[in-house]
Amino acid sequence: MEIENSTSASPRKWHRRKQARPDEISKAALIAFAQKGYAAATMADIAKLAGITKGTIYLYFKNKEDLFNALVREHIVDRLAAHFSGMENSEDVISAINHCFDVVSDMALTEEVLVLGRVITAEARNFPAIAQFWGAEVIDSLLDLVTALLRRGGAQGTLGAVNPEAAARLCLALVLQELIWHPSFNVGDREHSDPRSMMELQRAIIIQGIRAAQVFV
Amino acid sequence: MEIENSTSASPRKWHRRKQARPDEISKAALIAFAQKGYAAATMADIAKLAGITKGTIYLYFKNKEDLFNALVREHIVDRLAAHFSGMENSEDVISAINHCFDVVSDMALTEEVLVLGRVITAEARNFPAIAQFWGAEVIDSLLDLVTALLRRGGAQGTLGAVNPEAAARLCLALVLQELIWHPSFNVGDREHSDPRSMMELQRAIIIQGIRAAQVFV
Amino acid sequence: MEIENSTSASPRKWHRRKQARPDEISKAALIAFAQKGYAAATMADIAKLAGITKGTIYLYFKNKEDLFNALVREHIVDRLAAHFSGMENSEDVISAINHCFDVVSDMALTEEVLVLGRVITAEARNFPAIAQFWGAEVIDSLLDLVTALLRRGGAQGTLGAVNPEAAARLCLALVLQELIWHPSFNVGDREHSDPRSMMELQRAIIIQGIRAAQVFV
Amino acid sequence: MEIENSTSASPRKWHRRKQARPDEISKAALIAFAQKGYAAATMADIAKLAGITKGTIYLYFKNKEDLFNALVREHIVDRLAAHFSGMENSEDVISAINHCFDVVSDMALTEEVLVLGRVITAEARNFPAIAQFWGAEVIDSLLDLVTALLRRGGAQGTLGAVNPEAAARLCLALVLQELIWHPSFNVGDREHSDPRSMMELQRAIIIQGIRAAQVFV
DNA sequence: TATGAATGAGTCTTCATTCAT
DNA sequence: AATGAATGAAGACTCATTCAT
Repeated sequence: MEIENSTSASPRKWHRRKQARPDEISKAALIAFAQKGYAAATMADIAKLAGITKGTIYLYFKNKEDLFNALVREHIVDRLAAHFSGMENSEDVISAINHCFDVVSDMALTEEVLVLGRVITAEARNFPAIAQFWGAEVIDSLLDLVTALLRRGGAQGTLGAVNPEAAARLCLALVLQELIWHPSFNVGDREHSDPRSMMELQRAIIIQGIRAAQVFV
Repeated sequence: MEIENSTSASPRKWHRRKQARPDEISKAALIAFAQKGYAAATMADIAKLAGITKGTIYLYFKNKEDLFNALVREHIVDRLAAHFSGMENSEDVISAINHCFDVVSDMALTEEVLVLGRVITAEARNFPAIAQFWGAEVIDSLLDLVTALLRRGGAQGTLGAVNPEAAARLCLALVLQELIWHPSFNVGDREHSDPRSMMELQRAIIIQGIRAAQVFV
Repeated sequence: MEIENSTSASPRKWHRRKQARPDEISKAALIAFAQKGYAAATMADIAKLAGITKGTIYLYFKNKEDLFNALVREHIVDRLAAHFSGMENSEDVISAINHCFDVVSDMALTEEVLVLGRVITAEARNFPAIAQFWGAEVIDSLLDLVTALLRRGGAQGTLGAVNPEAAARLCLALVLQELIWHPSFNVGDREHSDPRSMMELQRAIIIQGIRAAQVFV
Repeated sequence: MEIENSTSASPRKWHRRKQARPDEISKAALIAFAQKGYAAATMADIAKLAGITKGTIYLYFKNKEDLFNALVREHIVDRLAAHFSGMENSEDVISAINHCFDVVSDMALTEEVLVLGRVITAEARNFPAIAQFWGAEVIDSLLDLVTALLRRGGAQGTLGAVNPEAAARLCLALVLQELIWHPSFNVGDREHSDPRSMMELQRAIIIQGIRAAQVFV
């Protein structure tokens, strides 16, 4: 979380490392976007953080947007895809939902996802392609998955008769708050003791609420 | 310089302008920030929306940041202060919490608050003063209020023994999702039927969950 | 022909002159393009020559290409359009052609036309829109006009039976040489005594040649 | 580093490379300059066309300008020198002039010369040395040659009494149009049927005109 | 009070050139 | 001899801000 300027002791003007560069750059970009947002982070900021010059970035990424997209793909799309497969057919609804929570909160508590989510949330309107992708691939697919599970649970009688869509979005909201609260506004003394355990407490409340629900669709 | 408004004969009607001008500007600014975010919205955009020229904005606001600050003050700070007073001492915890929800969701479903919240969330780091304010005055004060209520409810036995902080944050999360989801990502068929009724469904789940809670601090 | 830097004694940071600016800028642009060509002339060059800053140019012209197009329109298209009207129907072919020569050589000996022609000739490939415009509006329309006259002259027997297209292009070539030779390469002692009288001598040769022609279509 | 060419068994065949490399590069450069002009053609373009990397170019040419100079030297300077020798003393003026036309139009219709001529014409000001050379060695020497021939023809009575300089430049203009018109602006239906035959038609007109000339110096 | 012409620092991006390997 | 990663100095264009009017 500390910005580590890797130029510090560069003995040579440059150093051959085709392999490492793109990673260094995307790491730097993530930090820069986290600190300033997409629009306000400059290529110069990113380069400085990566310990290189602006021009070098363009050897590996077509432009700023491409660099941002690469981050989204690397940290979100690919990871999400890896985790969810065939889960919506699971019969044990409660444990499937719990698994869902586990996976998503593992991801959402990742610094990378938090940062990207925050940036996208705020600046998506300026980058329709990214917004579209995030909306469809991330939000909708999660929502669909959880909604399907809740509906099945309701049908089975395992869960109360909640409106599945409302409940699904409540689950996601639980994750999203992290995105908003995580490291931005703990300027005062409020510092969330432990995000993970807090999430678990909240999850319990929701599951409890769903189980006991008298709320009809 | 203005041709007199033909609807009425009130003499020197345009003196009203002096007061109206800053309001027109901040209305325009809100729209511009909503459409493009803070960084991407230009003073020219704002001026155009307000039907004036760039220079005029600087007669009423020191600079872009000042203009944004004014919006935050007008739409969030002042309104919040008006609504919550002496509420944390209320004895009827459940209805106090419900009132809380009502007030906050009234606010959060306001276009103005949504916009500002979103922008702050994303670009707060570029405006430490605003971030500080938003964190302390908005987030923390709400959190403190709800936490206090929940704690009293737990002590009274009116509510289950939830961790009051976790539950409080869950309540806020419910509101925050609105901020994030409102009009950005409805790309697919997901289009929140009715934000307010959805919120009520969710609120019911949470209250249910809290009531039934066996989750100990 | 001397580059006159109009900033010399600017007593104020800037000066209101909406009317004069665009002209000053296009004058400066013409000089810059003449000195360096389209690609190599920078907006900073142009601004400096105009005694203003880069940003100001963009108040009057959308971008570099727009600025160049404006020059072409102003100095070539509009002028050409003004001169030729109904000429291709003239019965006195010889004098029509002579008039043609007069008009075109008046224009072609203008510093502005020479510069623009030269730049377009060389860099048109990189700016297809400009090339298209110049090709169709300037070259083709002249060629068509002269060809028509020559054809009629041949039919009348007033002129020899030359291939009208070849001859038309020869006439234009006469003009084009000016474009290439005018002030670029007189680095040595060759300095065309007087372009206009030289052109007249050449025109006489061509007309002579056409009159006496045995060359059949 | 090269896999041996399978067509022959000649040992160490690639030693040929040492000589071939610069030629490959200049061929590539010519294509690149032809397509984009001097300024817009990049070293990367050239390298790609040559099938090598940018760095390699600098083993053979000091820089971009040097590479361009080499092209001019190779295609224009050397060839010109080879063709014209002792011709200005020829007694049969008409056929000498015709020979002149042949040689020059052979050269001018060469893709290489067209390209270089066009580039020089446009961007000469950025390369004073080249402009100087082109002006003195190419233009002036041709002009001098033709002028001398025409003057002698006039003195002999073989040709009419034209102004020899004007006529000489008219001859060159005929060639120059090719340089300008060749592949840039054939936008409409104008597409020079056959440049060579067109040139011959035009040449006939000029010679006709010179022969019949009553135009006195 | 309002204008709008002008500024100039700053942004993304390109590209000739260098140089360790 | 050849590579190709890296540089850094531009270049076109934008925009918050100023200020004479």
